[in-house]
Formats: sequence, structure tokens, C-alpha cells
Amino acid sequence: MVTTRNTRADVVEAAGRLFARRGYHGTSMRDLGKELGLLGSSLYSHVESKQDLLVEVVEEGARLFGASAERALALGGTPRERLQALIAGHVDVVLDNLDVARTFLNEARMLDAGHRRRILEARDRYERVFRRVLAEGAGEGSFRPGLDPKTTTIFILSVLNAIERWYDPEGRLDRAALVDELSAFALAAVGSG
Amino acid sequence: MVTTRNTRADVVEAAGRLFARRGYHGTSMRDLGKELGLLGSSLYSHVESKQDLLVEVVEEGARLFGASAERALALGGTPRERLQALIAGHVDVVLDNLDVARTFLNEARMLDAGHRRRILEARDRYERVFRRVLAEGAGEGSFRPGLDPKTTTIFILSVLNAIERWYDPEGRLDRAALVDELSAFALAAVGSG
DNA sequence: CCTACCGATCGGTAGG
DNA sequence: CCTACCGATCGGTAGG
Repeated sequence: MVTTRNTRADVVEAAGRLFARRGYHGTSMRDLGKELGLLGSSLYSHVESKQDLLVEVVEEGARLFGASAERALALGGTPRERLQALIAGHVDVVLDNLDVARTFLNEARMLDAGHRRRILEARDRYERVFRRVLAEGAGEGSFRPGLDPKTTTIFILSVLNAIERWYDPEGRLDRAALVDELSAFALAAVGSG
Repeated sequence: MVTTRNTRADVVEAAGRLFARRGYHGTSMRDLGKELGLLGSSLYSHVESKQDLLVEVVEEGARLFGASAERALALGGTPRERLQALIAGHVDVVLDNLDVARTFLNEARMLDAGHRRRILEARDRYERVFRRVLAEGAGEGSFRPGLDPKTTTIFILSVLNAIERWYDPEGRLDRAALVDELSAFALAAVGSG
């Protein structure tokens, strides 16, 4: 077994792992060093500060969700189809980047004010993509009467963002079944079941 | 203004406030002392350890949700009506005990193994109440065909548990409107819209 | 509830 | 990436 030097990307990845598991404040630089087989102080040749690591992980999360929304919209289709594509894309981001997604969802509030603002803006942009799709479907009359696109978007994203809290890849639902259940639930909720 | 000595309940309440805002590991005993106008070391005449405070806050959350489920079931009614009562009760618990609910939802994983297990069990019991109601409605054929009570319960609880993340009591939705939106969404999702 | 303190750990730096 | 270290802060205790 060859032991190679860690890259900056290795450090960021391990940081995501620990931040996801124990939280930002529950992870020390010495913990992170141990995870990588080096001393806490050695991390400072890769990174400027602990906060810096949180910024990198959380911003990667923001990029992943943003890119997923763009891909889903590029497929076109009816509001119903676009909503399904957004859901499937969201699931892929979470399941393929579980630690990053968890850190993005749970630890972003530990960022300093400036970085937190940028992340909140990215989150708002992502939310607006869902909202536009729902508003369009509601405008067409494809969804149930009285549906409020803003509130409904928050509810659907609540379900999607909670996946990291309970989903077990080894459990009875595989990825396709999860997406099916989510789609059936969300489409029924918007009245396009 | 009369400055009275703090009670143990005051300490637990302030702990909930800080744990909710900055997280368990982001809160020091000195922070908590400052919040109450005393020194960190003085807290130890009220409490045995920092972990002890987390246990108290999280177990209060578990009690509140458990009691809410009992009250909702005691009302009886159709599965549809019981689901609505469960939703309204959940909203009351969250909005009337925001700090406790946040700590219960986000910081319980910081508990030591023994206490964490007890909380997971309480959470499972609460979830089973929802599941039984959904299973009964599905058995009666009142809900959409193909509805999986287990998965649907998780989805509905995901929406309810996310309220603390976005709801603003000063915003456009008052409590009754929030409950209405949640009910409309959940009932449509189960196919009883 | 305070004074006075404990050993351990924290994020981080200088210099190699 | 390590050695050797810094001042600050951590949870917690003894004694009043």
C-alpha cells in the first residue's frame, strides 16, 4: 500500500465527511488531521482556516444543486414533467454527495455573515426555479385550485431536503423507488396525481 | 427592576435558546452563563453537566410531541380528520416551543448513545401514530391507491419538521393559514384533497 | 452564585 | 508535512 500525500481536495472531502457527521463546531482541526493521517497543524499548508473549509464544502453544495436545476429545466416539457425532473435531479445530488449535501443543509448557518448571505441567495435562486414551475402549472390550470406556488415550493423542498435524515441506501427503497414515491407524493400534492 | 436568582428551569430554557441558535457544540457554558447574567461555573449549582442540559431540553421536546399526538388521537374522527388534528397539534408544539423544537430536531444527535436511543424511540412512537392513521385511511380506500403509509408518513413529517427552518411568525402566513396550507397539501398528497 | 483555579483542548503560527 | 509552540477557551471542581 502506497501512502500518498493528501491534496487540498482530499482535505475538503474529509472535512465534509466530519462536518456532516459531527457538525462544524463538533469537529476540530485535530480530528480532521487524524481522519487524513496527519497532524491538525499540517492542514494549514492546504487551507487558510477552519471556516475556509466550511465555505468550500457549502459552496460546492450550492453549485451542485444549482447545476441540477439547470439540467432539469433544459429538458423542457410540461410543468408536471419539469417538476419530476427537478425532483429526480435533487435526489441524485443528495445521494451522490451525501456529506456535501448534509453540510450544505445543516451547517451553512455556521458560516460568517458574508458567506452565509451568498449561500442564502443561491438557495433562493434554487427555490425560485421550483416556484416558477409550480406557478406556471397553476396558471395553466393543471394543478389544484387554490395552490399557493410559494408555500407549496417550500413544502416540496422540505421533503427533498429531509432525505438525508432518514434515507438508507441499503434499505427497502432503491433510488428509483425513492424518486417514484417522491414524485407520486408531490404530484398528488399539487393536484396533478 | 428586581433581579431574582435563576431557577433550574431558567437555565434549561436559556440552554434551549442557545442550543437552537448556535448548536450544542457552538454554545459554551460561559455563553450560557452570560445569557443569564452569571458566570459559567455558577451553572454547576443547577446542573451536573452540559450534556445534562441537552438531555433536558431534548426530552422536553419528546414529551411535547408525544402529548400532542395523544391529544389529537383522543379527538377521534375519520383518518382524514385525525391527520388534520395531528398536523394542527404539531404546528402548535413547534410555534409555542420554537427553541425546544429546534433543539429536539437538530441537536438530538449530539446526545450520548444511551439518551439518543431513548429519543429515537420516542420519535418512532410519534411516527407510528401518523403511520397508523394513514394505514387506516388507506385500508378504508379513502386515500389514493398505491399510497405507502410508511413513506408517506416520513414525507408529511418532513414538511412539519421543516417549519422551524423557514416560518416567520411576523410573515404573511399566520398560524391558522399555515395549518390550512399544510392540511391542504397533506390531504391532497394522500389523495383526500 | 462567586473566587480561584485545574488540565485538556482549541484554532493557528514560525520555521524547517 | 512535522516540530514546537502560542494565547485563548473549554468543561468542570473546591470551597466558600
